[in-house]
Amino acid sequence: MANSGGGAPDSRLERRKARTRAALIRAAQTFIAAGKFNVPILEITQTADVGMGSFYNHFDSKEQLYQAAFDDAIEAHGQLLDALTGGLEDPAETFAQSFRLTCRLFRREPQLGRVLLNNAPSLITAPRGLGPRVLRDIEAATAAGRFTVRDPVLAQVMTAGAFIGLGQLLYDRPDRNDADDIDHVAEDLLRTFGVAEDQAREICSRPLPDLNSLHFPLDKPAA
Amino acid sequence: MANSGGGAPDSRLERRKARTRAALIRAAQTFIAAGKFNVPILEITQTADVGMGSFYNHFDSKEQLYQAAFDDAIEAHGQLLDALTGGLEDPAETFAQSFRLTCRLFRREPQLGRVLLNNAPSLITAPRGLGPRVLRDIEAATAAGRFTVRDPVLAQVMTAGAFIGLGQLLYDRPDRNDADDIDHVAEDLLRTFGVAEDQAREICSRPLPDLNSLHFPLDKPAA
DNA sequence: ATTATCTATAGATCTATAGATAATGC
DNA sequence: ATTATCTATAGATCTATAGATAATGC
Repeated sequence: MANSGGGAPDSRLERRKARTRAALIRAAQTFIAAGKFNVPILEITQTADVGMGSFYNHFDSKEQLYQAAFDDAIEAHGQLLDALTGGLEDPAETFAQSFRLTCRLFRREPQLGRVLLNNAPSLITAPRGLGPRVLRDIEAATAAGRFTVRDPVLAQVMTAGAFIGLGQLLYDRPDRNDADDIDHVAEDLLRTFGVAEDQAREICSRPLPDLNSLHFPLDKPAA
Repeated sequence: MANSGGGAPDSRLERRKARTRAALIRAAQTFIAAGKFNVPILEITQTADVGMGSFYNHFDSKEQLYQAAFDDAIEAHGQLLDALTGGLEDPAETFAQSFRLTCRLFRREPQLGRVLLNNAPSLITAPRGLGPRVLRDIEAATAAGRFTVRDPVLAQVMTAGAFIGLGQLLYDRPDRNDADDIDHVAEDLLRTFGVAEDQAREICSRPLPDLNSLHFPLDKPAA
């Protein structure tokens, strides 16, 4: 029962096992991102470069693997958000910053973005990932008097919806300037939540931290 | 080559054929709504109460049937919108009315709503259905000076996102009051698009036409 | 010695069609 | 006579496992 927590695997055997599992999840995410939901298990294991039988060492069914792959994507997304929302003082800016940075992932990490989009419904009300953090930020901004929203849950749902709509738009229209679109929508959201127009514009034109310094779990695994 | 248009079938034979096709599409929509995408064809035909072989008289593959089922849902939705946006003078009200009525479909026509949600990504930028109509309304309201939006496409995407987010919320939390939530979000959208706060509130509290008088193609087929 | 992986395959499941039956048209 | 549907099934495909092999631990 060694290493039951979430820490780094402690033995070489466990690291090997974790690598196989990660390869399967990564392969599944490739298919989810491509919208392929009923790929034969054999094809998945071949994509993962793993023997057919290994699949059943880790998952009981394809559905279980797909669920794990989605959870992993959500978790990666959550880690991204955590890395982003650093020591900002104004909760309105925290909200805007998170949104602006998160949406930039559609073009920078297309696979992760597509996995999220292809599970759009569960993304909105899932108890993990995007939703709870957004809600927390909105409530903090409301408590601080920066936002005036009637119902934080509705604000959260509008934010998630804007995220999904924007992601879809950026994939369908590669010609669009993602930074411009994202910052405009972020500004609209701030205004909707009660921030004055000029302030909203200023907040959403502030420089963002360098995205290259971030570690994206999905597309850049430990070498 | 009789009856190649979209009109009513002219012979009894064609009506029978159309009925079989409709039964298959309806069955497929039931499964899509339930999130079941890899159901055996046999199970679909059994649900449709139709012989296995009949399937291939109408569709070459399950994917083709599912696509047709989604197109049908989108078309039903479009007809609904057309029936709703009658002779309103203020384009801002047309927009609000369409949104408020359309969102009410999540609780009134759950199956149709879920089919749309389970195809959320393609719903946003699809060249048919929700998107183009919303865009048209937004552009009309902008031209009339009722809306002041920088980019109608972004406004359309935010509207679609709000629609999807709201739908998901209403399904996940049956305890929420759908009318209140919908009207609040509609009001927020109007404000976002440049309508004054008090006016937005007034527009979104106006009475709506009776939904019972509408014909919903999906759930109430010709008896 | 133990644990995970791999290869190969039996058995289950699904697809697509052939041939028979029923409904409609003339 | 024609057209659509139905029943039954051959052949293809997929799943899940058994048994063999390779890697790690001690």
